[in-house]
Amino acid sequence: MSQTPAGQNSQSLLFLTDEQLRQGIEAMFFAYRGFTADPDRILEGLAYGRAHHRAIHFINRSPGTTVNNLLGILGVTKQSLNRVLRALISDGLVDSRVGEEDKRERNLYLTEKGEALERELSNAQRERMRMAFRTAGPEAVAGFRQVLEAMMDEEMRRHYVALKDRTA
Amino acid sequence: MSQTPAGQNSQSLLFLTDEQLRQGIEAMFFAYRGFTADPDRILEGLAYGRAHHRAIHFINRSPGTTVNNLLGILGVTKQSLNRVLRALISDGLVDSRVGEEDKRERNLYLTEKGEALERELSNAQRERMRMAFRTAGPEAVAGFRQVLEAMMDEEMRRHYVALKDRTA
DNA sequence: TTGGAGTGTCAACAAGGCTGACATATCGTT
DNA sequence: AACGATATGTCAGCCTTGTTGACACTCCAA
Repeated sequence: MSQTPAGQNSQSLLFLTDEQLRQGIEAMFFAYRGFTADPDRILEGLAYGRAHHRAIHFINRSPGTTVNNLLGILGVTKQSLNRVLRALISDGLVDSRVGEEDKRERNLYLTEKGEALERELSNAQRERMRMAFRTAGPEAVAGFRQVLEAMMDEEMRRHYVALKDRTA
Repeated sequence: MSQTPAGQNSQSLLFLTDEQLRQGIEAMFFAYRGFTADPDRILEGLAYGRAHHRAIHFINRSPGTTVNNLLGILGVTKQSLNRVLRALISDGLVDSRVGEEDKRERNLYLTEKGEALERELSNAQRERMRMAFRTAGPEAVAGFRQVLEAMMDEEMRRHYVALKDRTA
């Protein structure tokens, strides 16, 4: 039922066969492991994990962001995020300031110490991405991004585009 | 230090700027969420999780594979995998047969029931992949795969290529 | 026959998701 | 001024899935 039917368009649709799709699925699985491997290595030893990395990344990306915004981006519960933020704040990596306009909100910033860890993590992760991009070349990179963007849930795509456009 | 230096080649290397790399990192993060969303929805309710899905996927992909081979592909400890396999075997989704040549090994197969769940899961995941591929087009798909393959760790790339070539 | 490989299993633990419940402060509207 | 909604924090408890360490069993090969 999901095999590409033979017919006049089959030639141009060969990239949509089940086998091609399965290879895409496996590529995502194996590549994601590489994607997280370097930061994971840095974080083991420290008392932090992937969840802390994600929080640090997006706070760095949007300094002053609120807890609620971060919840939307990360797609976890506030209890889960709070556990991570509590550790980062008490360890002096993140600064939480009462909002100026709306005092219910907390604006989150990386401290210098937080920025140092962020740089260490993102340097490692960027290095792998740079190698992959360089190996594959600019046209492949454009395709890579198009496919990934099309794979996102609508809400995630909104977050992605919003972050992208801020610095475009 | 990791900014692309200005110079004669800067034009052709613009896709390697830190900003481009960061967008690639965020694309991977957001897209992976979409990638796993549909199977996760199916699995919640059942007593299974992503770990079970991965085991089912690769057993289906390589019927008769051994536990050790699966460990290499999945990159987890045997205790972790064993917990998953035990559940799948006792629920009648996976059949574990003593190896013919080497009786220490166990050859793993999906039962009909296991194949039914595999189809349900992979249909959902393929559907998203198909939409993404169709939206982005064949050239983008080629680039997508090139970048992902370049992003893998060497050992993962070996597994990926081995699976790919079996059906090429 | 002995060492090592492949496998299964027990116990204990940790990270990081989740739900539910409740407290506090603040904002906005009536 | 009062009240409901919003933003956040926190406690308690649960689940999945990863980890280590230890031990037993089977079997292959030297």
